[in-house]
Amino acid sequence: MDKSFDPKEIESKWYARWEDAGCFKPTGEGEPYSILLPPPNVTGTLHMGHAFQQTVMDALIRHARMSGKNTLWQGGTDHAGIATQKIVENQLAAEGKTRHDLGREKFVERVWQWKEESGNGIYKQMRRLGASVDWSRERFTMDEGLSVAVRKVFVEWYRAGLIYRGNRLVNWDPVLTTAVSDLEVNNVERDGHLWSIRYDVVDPQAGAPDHVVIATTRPETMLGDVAVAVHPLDERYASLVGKKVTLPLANREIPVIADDYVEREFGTGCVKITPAHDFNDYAIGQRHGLDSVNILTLDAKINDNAPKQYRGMDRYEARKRILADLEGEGRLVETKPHKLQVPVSQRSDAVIEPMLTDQWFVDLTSDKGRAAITQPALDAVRNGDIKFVPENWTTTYTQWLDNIQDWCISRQLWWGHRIPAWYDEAGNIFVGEDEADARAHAGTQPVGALRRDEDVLDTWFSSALWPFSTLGWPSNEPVKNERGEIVANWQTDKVFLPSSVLVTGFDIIFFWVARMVMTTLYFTRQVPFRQVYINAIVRDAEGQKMSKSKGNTLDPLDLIDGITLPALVEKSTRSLLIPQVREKVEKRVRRDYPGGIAAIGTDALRFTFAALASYSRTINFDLKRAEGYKAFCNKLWNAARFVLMNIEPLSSQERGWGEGSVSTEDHHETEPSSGVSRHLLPEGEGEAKTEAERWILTKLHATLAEVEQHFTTCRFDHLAQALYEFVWNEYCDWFLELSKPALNGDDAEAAASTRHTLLAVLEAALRALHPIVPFITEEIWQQVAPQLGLKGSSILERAYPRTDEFAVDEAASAEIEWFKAVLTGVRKIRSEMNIAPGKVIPLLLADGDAEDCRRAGKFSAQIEFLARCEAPRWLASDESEPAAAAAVVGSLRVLIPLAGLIDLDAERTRLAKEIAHIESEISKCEGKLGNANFVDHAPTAVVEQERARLADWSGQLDALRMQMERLS
RNA sequence: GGGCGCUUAGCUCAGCGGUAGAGCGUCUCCUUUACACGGAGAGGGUCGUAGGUUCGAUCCCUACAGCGCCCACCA
Repeated sequence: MDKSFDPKEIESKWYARWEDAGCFKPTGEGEPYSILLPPPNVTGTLHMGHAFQQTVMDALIRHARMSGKNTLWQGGTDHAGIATQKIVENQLAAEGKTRHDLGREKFVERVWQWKEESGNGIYKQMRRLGASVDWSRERFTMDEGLSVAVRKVFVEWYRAGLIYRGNRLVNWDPVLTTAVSDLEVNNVERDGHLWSIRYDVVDPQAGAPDHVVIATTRPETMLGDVAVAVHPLDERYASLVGKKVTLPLANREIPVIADDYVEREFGTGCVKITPAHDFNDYAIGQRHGLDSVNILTLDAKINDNAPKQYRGMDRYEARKRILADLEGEGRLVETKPHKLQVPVSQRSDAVIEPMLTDQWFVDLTSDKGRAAITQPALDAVRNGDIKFVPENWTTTYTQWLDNIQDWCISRQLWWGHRIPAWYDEAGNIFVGEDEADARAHAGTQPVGALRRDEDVLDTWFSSALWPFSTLGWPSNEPVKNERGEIVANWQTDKVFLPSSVLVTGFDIIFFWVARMVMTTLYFTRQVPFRQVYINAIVRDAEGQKMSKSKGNTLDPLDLIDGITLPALVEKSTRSLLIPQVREKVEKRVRRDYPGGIAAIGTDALRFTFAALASYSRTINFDLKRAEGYKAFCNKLWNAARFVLMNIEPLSSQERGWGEGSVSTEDHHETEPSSGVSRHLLPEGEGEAKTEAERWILTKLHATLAEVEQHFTTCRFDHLAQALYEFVWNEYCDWFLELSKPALNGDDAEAAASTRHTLLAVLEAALRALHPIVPFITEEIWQQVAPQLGLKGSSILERAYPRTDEFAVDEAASAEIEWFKAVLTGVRKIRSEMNIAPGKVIPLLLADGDAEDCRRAGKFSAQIEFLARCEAPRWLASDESEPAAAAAVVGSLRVLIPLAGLIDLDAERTRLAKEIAHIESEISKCEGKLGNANFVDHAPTAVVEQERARLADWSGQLDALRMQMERLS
């Protein structure tokens, strides 16, 4: 093995071997365990959020797989309607064309072509991450099988009366010229104005007002006004209700109505009502039986319902003109600045225009829709069939469903699942899986020819079916891909429903999670998943959201492979068009990464994600931290190197992949002592184990218990930390060091036993770590396994380590803890007294009890080796004690004679400090124990513990004081 | 307006009714034969503020302050 580990070299070889050997496919045996990959957009590239999320999923999947479960990680991509269509439209724009120049069929063809060429780039990146997806079952939300599922769901819901078509006010994106759902609209606060406009009353009566002043932030919509509303109890305007006012500019007469939606205190208490262009006004219009006057075209220009002079003008241009005209007529009473919420399309950044259009909806709000779809989705979470982790997301989910609106599922796009509906010439609707089916199920004969609906479905409609459509539903036959390979078979694959855990971001709880629950419950009567783990959002080291325009994004692959500063600068600024932004970003990149980014490798990146994955809502990705975990990988590597260096090479070992047949001999067996060959050891070696071996096995047992727990609660931070501490602070810091005297000592049996334990514990640690750091563990395992006589060809075939493989020995642990205390005491003195680490010092033992005596004898060689001292010697009873520095362990004093080594004053100061510390601890203890309330009320165990502590401290204090006296 | 988080060591974060922890950074010593991507040690916190519950509060409760996110129809 090389002196330090090189991620690049080891990562390049393993993934393809695992994949080629079919390691990621379900075994068909054991309890099913499955995870759905949230299908990335075909347009997507891997970002830090993906990398984090996929690390979590891969860790869970690998753990389940090694635990003997029948494991499926279902992968695939989403057609991402708008996003993908836009990319291809942009390409066309570069050629000076629009999609209309091509026509629908040619355009869609071109999108498919683009999808084929660049669609699966993210898969390559996922492979670099080590994501063990079963690629042979890869699906696409628009592949043939999934299209069948989409049509079936649409048709069934339509026939059940749960999907309807209606002319409704919807959120309209005038740039993309399509409807979008509520969720695809962001409300952004912007500076605007509140304009007050005077409307004159028709035939005013004496003593009553002759005009009203309305306030608006959107004066251009007044051309579509159909009423003015006041509050029913507003005395100022009571006499006007039922009268008419003249709508300026349009010169239409419109009524004054009363509606308690109006806030009397806001503005003048008069509101213009424009049902065709405002959601509230639409509702008022419905209540009062008002007509709607639509004054906008689909690309947000003034239409022919408006006075001539405004027709064809863009909405903002019209606003200016209207304000000017009002001003000219003296009707603009006031203009004042006003902050308002502007609805903005997530996809195009265009300001959304409420627009009256014909659209398709899923009924989620009528009694029927609630009962059939919404309520079951709520109940599944409320009754615990689906659990959110962390739990508090439950509230978010249920509150949204409690206030849900019908889901607008039609989009005026070309790329997507075309709605399976047809119209005859009389406008009758025919819905079916195809035209024939639609006709067959219709109650009436179509009038004239049928014409298919032009619209496509919301992209989330097909992803809502992901949990079961990917498994082959609704076909009873195996589903094949275009190469004729079977990708799913509902009859056999339904065991993977419900999936075990869904790992996803909170931002798509509504878009995706809730809708999967709805569809899956409705069509399969099962929940789609048992658990929803909401992963944190990845931010930069300072907690800032990562964004290209800030220049603080990180490409996971750049962390893995490293990147030079010039390349990073070029990459970060490539897509930025505004010079000022470019400059700012470049500056930042140069500041944050003056030397570029050093390669840390996939394993270190994954370990970092795991270590950061607490239940916190955001995680701040700090490169420094990742470098720390790279060091951990190197530590592990070198520990393995040490172990292998100390094993005598074995003859005729089968090594590596491909040399032997794949053996499953050791796969998931439950035999004790890790199924490890004992050919290195004599029979009955169990009794021959040294104290240190029994101690490290006890530690391993405890660590594995903890790890298992953290897997079930998704606490990857704790999991990573437990393993980190075990490997570094227990195995490397102590066990390897303790093993050195044993390996080099005279006791051949102890040496052999130690070698075996070094290997066995390392091998188990590799297995335990593998779900998080798959590459390095496989690489090392390949070298370690043969030494243990293990036959499998990959660590993937080994069972995840279980606690019961490793015996607990509390007595041995106590022995080693004693040893560690002695050693730590000596080291502390050495360090604080500035005794050169290499200097061999004499060591005397004094006082202590029989246990100390026994232990000192037993650990003599280890103490000598690790403390770099002469063989420890007990102070004879008649021997006069030399002036010495002392470490106190219980009642034992470990003495380092001063002669030539230690400054007497310094030692006194050191002792005084320790004494002061212990005295303060003692006074705390005494304070508690002297408090009758504490002794009476606190649990006995707590009181006892406090007493024990007091005794312990007191003993040490005595020893320290005695030592102090001797030095005086 | 409703909801949900967060506030602990210089930084990033765990923790949790009963001795305040980690990583990184800082300081000291050390190229000791697995590892300087290392070893040995040190320093550093009245756990946002104010009350309350309790024998005991960083942890539970209540208010307050600051920060953040998500939903929502005040023109």
